[in-house]
Amino acid sequence: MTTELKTNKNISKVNEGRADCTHCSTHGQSLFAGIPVDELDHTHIPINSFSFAPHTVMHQAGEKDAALFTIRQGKVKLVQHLANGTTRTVRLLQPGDTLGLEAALKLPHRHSAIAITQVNACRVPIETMHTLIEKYPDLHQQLLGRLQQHLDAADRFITEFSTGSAEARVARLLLFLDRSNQGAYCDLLGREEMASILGITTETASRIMANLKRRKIISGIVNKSFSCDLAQLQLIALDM
Amino acid sequence: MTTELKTNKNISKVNEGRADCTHCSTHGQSLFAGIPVDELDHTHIPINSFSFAPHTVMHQAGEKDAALFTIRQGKVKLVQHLANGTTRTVRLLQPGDTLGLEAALKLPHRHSAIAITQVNACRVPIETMHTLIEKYPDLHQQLLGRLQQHLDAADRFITEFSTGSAEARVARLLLFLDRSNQGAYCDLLGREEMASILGITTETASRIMANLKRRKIISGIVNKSFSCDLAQLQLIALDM
DNA sequence: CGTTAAATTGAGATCTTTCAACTACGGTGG
DNA sequence: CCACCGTAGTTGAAAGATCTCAATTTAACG
Repeated sequence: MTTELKTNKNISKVNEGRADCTHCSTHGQSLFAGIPVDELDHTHIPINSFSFAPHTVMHQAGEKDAALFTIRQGKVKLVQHLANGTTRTVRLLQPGDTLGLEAALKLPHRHSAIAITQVNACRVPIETMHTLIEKYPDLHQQLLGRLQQHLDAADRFITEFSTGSAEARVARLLLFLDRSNQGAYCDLLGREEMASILGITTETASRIMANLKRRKIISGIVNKSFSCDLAQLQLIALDM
Repeated sequence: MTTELKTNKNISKVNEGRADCTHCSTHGQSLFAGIPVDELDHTHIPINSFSFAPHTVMHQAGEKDAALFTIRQGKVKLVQHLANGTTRTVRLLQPGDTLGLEAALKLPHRHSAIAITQVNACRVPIETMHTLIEKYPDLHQQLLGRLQQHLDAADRFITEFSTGSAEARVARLLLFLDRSNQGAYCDLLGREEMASILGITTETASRIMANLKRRKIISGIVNKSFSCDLAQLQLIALDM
């Protein structure tokens, strides 16, 4: 368990051992932003770093876990399964986001978490959380904040990604992705991913993307990353 | 402030004075379920009961409040305003639900809250919350639970009310309402409300409802309440 | 009983899906 | 190094769903 193959690319989930909070680039925006790093680096606090290959299932809906994750790198989607077998993406998590907060409530996972890209994440056992909360009561507020952050994200999925014409939804998603990785900005999302987020078919997603390219609203497609005409996108995003 | 006209029906918001937690029917499922009622009935804890007329705005998006509400009676919708002026309902709150949790995080309201029906709710100042939390630390867990409850509701809006054909969405909404007021079950929701929840137009909502009635899947429409063929609805809810 | 808001309905325009075919790309193995 | 293969993306055409706009009916209420 502690020792897994660390460099084998065929292994979808790899325990990379003790996390190095001191040098973590996302610490400032992490769940533990308010806690001194040397506290976190105490060896008795077992926060391990994990790596997940693309498409890996990080946890299944219905399961319980005794830990939550802080995403350090990569994109994760939370999907929910409908009664009829289809699935819908309900959240898109990025570096700094927290995954599996249900654990803090001792509840089973509401959704399946799937790594979209290569993902690096820190595993935080809930016992560790509780220990830290006793020492730093503000953490409780942090937890509430994280939950609220998920709530805001969910609301965005309703109002921006599930409302209006397919084109408007695509535009809003692109704007959202752009705001996340500002400046040089990645496509990353396959048409199928986009479709699952926006509640449309992959064909429609493809058609709209192709059309945006033709209209030069999206350009410079190189190696999955590209730039876009923000003003135009914002205009399209207003359509209903 | 303390004394407003108590019986004037033209007043949309009425302070009914000190809440009577001891005899409250929804106490068992309220935010304070874990707290002895005599504690709540201490006169120094200012929990007041309010009454809101239908269509009253209980709070506006963007505003801050120093209190949250527990709904005792009636239905409340949370709506979000899109950039283009349209609005979308993102939550439907019922007796037992908590309203305005953002206050506990000192954040402005994410949505506007609007009473759909006549609403009775208890106003809980956050200072009161904090006082109680010190005495009953479990309340913190309750708060997290309430937030999670909202999250579950939001996810339902995404997967059930924003996915699939309009007919399937209507069916799922009816099933949801039925589960809430089990047995004798109310329509309550106008076509416009339904449309705003489901991301469709009022005309489509109307057409589908009319069709369901014609097919006898909904029947016995008397005074806004009616019964429905659950099995049939469940079947329709599976459509994509 | 008149007035007003809500619900219903029709018909055509528009959008999205469906299904099927085709293309581009990346990796594999010969 | 190139042919082959599988996946993901693209495209077309027709069917189906939803929206729009406008007219009509119904219900609610003073």
